[in-house]
Amino acid sequence: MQLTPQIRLTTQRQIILEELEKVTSHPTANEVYDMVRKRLPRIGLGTVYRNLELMADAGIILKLEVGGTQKRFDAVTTPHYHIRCISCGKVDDIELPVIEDINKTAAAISHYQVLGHHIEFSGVCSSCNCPEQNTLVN
Amino acid sequence: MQLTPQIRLTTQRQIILEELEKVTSHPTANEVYDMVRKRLPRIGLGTVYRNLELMADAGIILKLEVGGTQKRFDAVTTPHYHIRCISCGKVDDIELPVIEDINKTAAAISHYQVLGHHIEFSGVCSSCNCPEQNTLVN
DNA sequence: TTATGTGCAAAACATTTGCAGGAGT
DNA sequence: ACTCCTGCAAATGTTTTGCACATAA
Repeated sequence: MQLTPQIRLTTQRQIILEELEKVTSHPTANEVYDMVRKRLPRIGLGTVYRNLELMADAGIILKLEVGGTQKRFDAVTTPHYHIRCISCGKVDDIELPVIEDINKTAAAISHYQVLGHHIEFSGVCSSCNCPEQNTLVN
Repeated sequence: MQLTPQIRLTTQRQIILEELEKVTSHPTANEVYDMVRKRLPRIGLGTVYRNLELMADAGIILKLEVGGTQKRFDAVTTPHYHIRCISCGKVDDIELPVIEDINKTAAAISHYQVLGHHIEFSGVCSSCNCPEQNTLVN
């Protein structure tokens, strides 16, 4: 018989979470790695991936499966929507009220047990839009 | 001086599009490759990727940046939303009317030039939900 | 003390790309 | 003919994993 595994509070986990809480930029795993490495130079990228995954599973943080090639992470777990810049790839929160009843509507018309939804807007951010500095980022 | 490059109608392109139009399952590039290979055994995976990308850029097909590790493709280009099974990864269309004015609302409250939006529901599909066959797929 | 976690490096995937030969127009 | 396109294979980028050592509880 198997007991529930313990989840230990390690330095690495504390610092990963602290660094993620410092920013609102929805960093990729690699960006979190860079941030954390300034405080823990010997941390491995694998550890960062493992712990971001672990915290996302535990509901402490959010794993964002937005467009683009990399997953992004968010320390804010209250439901909210996102907007992504198709030019530079930046992801921002968008302060649109969450549509409460849409999950029920979806459940009624589909054969799924509906668990949630996410809205991702796409557009061009103000930096990329700016005619002056525009040598077209990315 | 550079002329507009021509886009040629090749056998590969025709068959990729035909195969994609045959299904409603939003296949990944690799799944399209498998489908196409039955008719064109010597086609390369790179060709499939290149042409799916090309057709998506041209607006002939849709590239879906949904959750999961792979991009998916859809021959239906009229706006519609999707639902993804968190157990088996399947992606289905969901027949929810498209919210027309939400882009304007988003533009009003953000600093982005808003170009579009997509809603992705997540849930458990009827196959994965079925108590009988459930040895937990994936 | 011992199960869990880490660093490191290799492996596993998904996707892109360089290039020489092939094919559409 | 002259581009553009393809197949192939190698390269790239992201994420996962195996393993010996380290460490929290």
